[in-house]
Amino acid sequence: MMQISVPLRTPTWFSRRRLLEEKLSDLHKCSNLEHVKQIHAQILKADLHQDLYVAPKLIAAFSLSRQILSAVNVFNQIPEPNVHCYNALIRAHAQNSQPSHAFAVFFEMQRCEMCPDNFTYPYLLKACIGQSWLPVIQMIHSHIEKTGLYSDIFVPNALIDSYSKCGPCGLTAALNLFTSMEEKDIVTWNSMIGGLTKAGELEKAYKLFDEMPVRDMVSWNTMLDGYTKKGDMDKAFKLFEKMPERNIISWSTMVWGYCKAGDIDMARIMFDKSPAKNIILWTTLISGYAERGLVREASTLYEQMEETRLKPDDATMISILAACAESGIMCLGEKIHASINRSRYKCSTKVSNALIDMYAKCGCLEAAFDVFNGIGKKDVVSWNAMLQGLAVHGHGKKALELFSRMIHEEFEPDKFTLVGLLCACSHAGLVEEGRKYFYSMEKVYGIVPEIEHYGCMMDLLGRGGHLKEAFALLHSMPMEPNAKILGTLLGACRMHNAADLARAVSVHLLKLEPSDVGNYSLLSNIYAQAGDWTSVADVRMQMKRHTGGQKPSGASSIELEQKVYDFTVLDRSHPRSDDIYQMIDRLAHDLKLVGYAPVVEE
DNA sequence: CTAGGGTTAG
Repeated sequence: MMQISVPLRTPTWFSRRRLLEEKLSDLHKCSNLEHVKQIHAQILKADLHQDLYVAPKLIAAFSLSRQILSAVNVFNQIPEPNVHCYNALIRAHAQNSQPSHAFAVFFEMQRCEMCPDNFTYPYLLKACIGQSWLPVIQMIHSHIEKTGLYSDIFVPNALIDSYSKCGPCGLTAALNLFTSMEEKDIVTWNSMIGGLTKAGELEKAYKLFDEMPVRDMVSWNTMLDGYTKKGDMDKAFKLFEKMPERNIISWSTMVWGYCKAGDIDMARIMFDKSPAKNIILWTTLISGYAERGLVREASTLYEQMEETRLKPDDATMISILAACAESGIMCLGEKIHASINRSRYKCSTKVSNALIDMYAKCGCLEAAFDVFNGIGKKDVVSWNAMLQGLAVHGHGKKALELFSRMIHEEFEPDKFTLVGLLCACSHAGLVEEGRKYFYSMEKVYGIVPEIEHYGCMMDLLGRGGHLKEAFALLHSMPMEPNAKILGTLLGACRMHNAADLARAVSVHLLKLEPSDVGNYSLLSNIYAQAGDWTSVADVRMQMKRHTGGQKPSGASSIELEQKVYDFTVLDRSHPRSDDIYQMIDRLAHDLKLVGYAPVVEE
């Protein structure tokens, strides 16, 4: 007789399990950590943690409540995990944005000759999303073709989803697969439309949307999101009006779209009209107000949100803090910091990082440092945010010290670290150090210089007056220079009165960024300094032609009595604009009297 | 399969 080894299932085992049955049925959907911990304790007591029905659910529950280590622990204690256990762990890593761990589990599975099923591949594909791992997706695709798991529509649908979010080549592959599929369900259509809208292919997306046999909420919301992400709020609104029904996602999408399009009043109307409000909807509008520097509105709304029973999560804090950092409204940032401290939940590293960035961008480096020093578990972003904060405020030496500390504490620098470091050198005039870091970064830290690093070098060399070297570097770059690089160089030309070099740069720059007022203004100042008034007049004309009606870019702002005031080049929109310019002229006059020589007179 | 999310050079 053949010997089969199965776990001993005695009557006691069944009764123990039945006792927990009810609690176990939805365990894998539970994200409440306290609840999960409680059930975990009961499972341990009943000695069911190695059971092949219970363990995968437990892994899923730990993953949902963001306890990935506990999930891994559960898995490691299973003597002979089956495919469900492996799938649960792969899914857990995918959900916790650890794609490489997900694949490590998959390879372990192959090593044990465990056969993947129609759940394994979709979970793996999920892990690929956002990673630009086209070859990996192709590898999975060929695995699937070999195993014949195509028949389950779940599998090709997952392929379409991950392919279509993986660049132009991926999108083509997704479209090919989509066309070749004989049977499609609504998820197939929705995934394809989602991929097209994410790639900005709105016309193609709408064509499919129009063709599809049945549409559900997801189809409508996907199209809506596509238009709002493109900034086409007219089309979005028309679609929104045509929707047979709307849910909270539809309303949030509209609020977000109007916020980004700068139509904060419409955003507010949508918010007020939305029949239900969740934390995402609140977060979106508060961030929208904060981004535009509307301190009072943002603060009031934040207080109102605190009065609801809705619990702000990490995304809420991060989103609003980032908006505060962008517009420089520290008072709201501080308010959020205070309510984080008041709540008994400990601040996650991501939120702390957002706090550091907010304080640093608002110019309060002490507060940024306090948060930085108080973080329990720093990550590379914490260091980068602090480093960048020190760098942009001219504390070059302190930034370099912080970098040494970072290396000493065995953190691995990434490309952002190097940007911060080079930026620190440039702002502190440490040309030699900057050169050293730039030319050794690949060898020492394994980071290949990208366009941002070249940008830092343009600034470093340009400021230091090494214009020739900067131009040589520009021509030796392995990538096409962008507007930011050329703008940096133009700024350096201005600093060192290099009108001829400026002329050469501007040809390309004005082609890349024809509607940016700052570039024209910079260029006209350079020509004015050189006394080339013909060129000045020419630049002015070009500017009028290309920027008419466009919003000027680049602004500074100050916060005064709950309102943020923006200052932009050549802006005359303020009602007391004449007074303001008169005051500037008077200040310039007074400065000249005490010996300050402005670079440019007009 | 659909909504908010931390660090990037002028």
